[in-house]
Amino acid sequence: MESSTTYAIVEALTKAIVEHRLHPGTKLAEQKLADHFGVSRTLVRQALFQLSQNRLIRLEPARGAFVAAPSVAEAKQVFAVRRMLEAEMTRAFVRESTPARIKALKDHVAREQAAVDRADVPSRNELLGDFHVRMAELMGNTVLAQMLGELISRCALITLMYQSASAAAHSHEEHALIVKALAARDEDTAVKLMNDHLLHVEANLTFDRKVPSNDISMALS
Amino acid sequence: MESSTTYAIVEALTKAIVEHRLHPGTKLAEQKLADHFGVSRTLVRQALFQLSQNRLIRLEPARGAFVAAPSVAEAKQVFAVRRMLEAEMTRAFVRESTPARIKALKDHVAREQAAVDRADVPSRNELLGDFHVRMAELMGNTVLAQMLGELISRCALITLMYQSASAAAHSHEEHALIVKALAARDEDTAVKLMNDHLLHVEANLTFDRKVPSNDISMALS
DNA sequence: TTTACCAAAAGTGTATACACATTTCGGGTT
DNA sequence: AACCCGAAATGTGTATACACTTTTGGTAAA
Repeated sequence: MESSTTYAIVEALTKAIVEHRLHPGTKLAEQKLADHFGVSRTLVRQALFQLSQNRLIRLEPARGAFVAAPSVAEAKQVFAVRRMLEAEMTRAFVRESTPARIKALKDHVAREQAAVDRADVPSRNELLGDFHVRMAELMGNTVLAQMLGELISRCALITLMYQSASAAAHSHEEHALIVKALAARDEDTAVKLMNDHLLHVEANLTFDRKVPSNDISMALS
Repeated sequence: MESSTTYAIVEALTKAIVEHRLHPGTKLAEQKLADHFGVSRTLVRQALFQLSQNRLIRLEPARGAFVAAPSVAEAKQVFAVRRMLEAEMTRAFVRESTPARIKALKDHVAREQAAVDRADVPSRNELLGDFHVRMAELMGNTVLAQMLGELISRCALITLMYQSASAAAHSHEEHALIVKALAARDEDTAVKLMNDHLLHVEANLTFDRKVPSNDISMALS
């Protein structure tokens, strides 16, 4: 079974949603997507089902698929779970820390810096999210990495909806501080910094909605 | 979109797998499942896709679906994530503890006791897993509850594969102790007990494989 | 002008059809 | 008897068909 075709569609749509090219509430009509990807509705439907499991889209019976618009309550829950997971992940990271892992994180933060320097917003956002997944991957825990990946995708949507003007501006600096604590094997500081970091990101969200609207073929092009 | 039909199939198969009526490695042929549920392959395929995302089944290209057989490495990763998540969940539970929540957990443990007393193994196993999900639900965090639910389903599979003879015998007693610490609002003890509990469950697994084999219509009946 | 309503259009939900890959099994060879 | 090969059977992967629901758009009544 399986079809890498379906997977490709899931990836393309996920990317479009996470990169904010598809806005919350946008309708995802099956036939239009099928035409766009050059496949039948069958495969598009399978992809939409998967995306609905990741909570990136919402399926309404007989009405179709829409890009999800996470509620404030859901946003807070997602952040709460992230704090739980990532606090302990950070602790474990320190305990199983190796020079190679530290270096990998430092390299990542350097790439963030580069994206910030050249004001490359899309790259910067992607790298800022990937930092957390990267930690999980470095620990060799695929299960963790995948769960975190999904949570962070959802956060991208949430960020889009509730991000205030200059929010997440110093996420990069906080990452750098976290890595510094990790390198020093300072467990408590690292955990605290990570926790604070996530609280900052959450605190920077302004919990009153914005408007959606969009054209899908434009966004996917 | 959506179809509660597909959902029903997912639930039925999940239940069968978690309750150990379908063994790891068992082939899940689409047409047979379709006949069993009285629907077309279309809906069965959608269900199988969902299950593969939960890692309860494995999809092999052009070969079909099989009940998953988690590797030792995967099992350890799942437990590692559970410890991360549940340690912090326990901490949060104490901090946001209310009499109603404590009572709900006490009631749950009482039901476990009842199942243990009457030697009702299937009920006991279900209740032992639900204890952890129940905690998440009581905290009102749906996101957490759902992630934990998935992790625990995977654990049911793992348990089936690697459970040693009388393992998980005192899970119930450990639950009781955890609740006691929660009721006393003793954060550190509760967290430690939860962590130890999960370590015990994991330690009781004997990491050398057993054999699969099964007939699907028998298990679903 | 607004509202109510109905027919046409568009879209979803499920089943079926068909191409292609894999497995099964029997016959022939060594 | 064991092994290899090929045809039939079985099963998956994708597309299409069709019933039914929702949405749209326009006409008539208030």
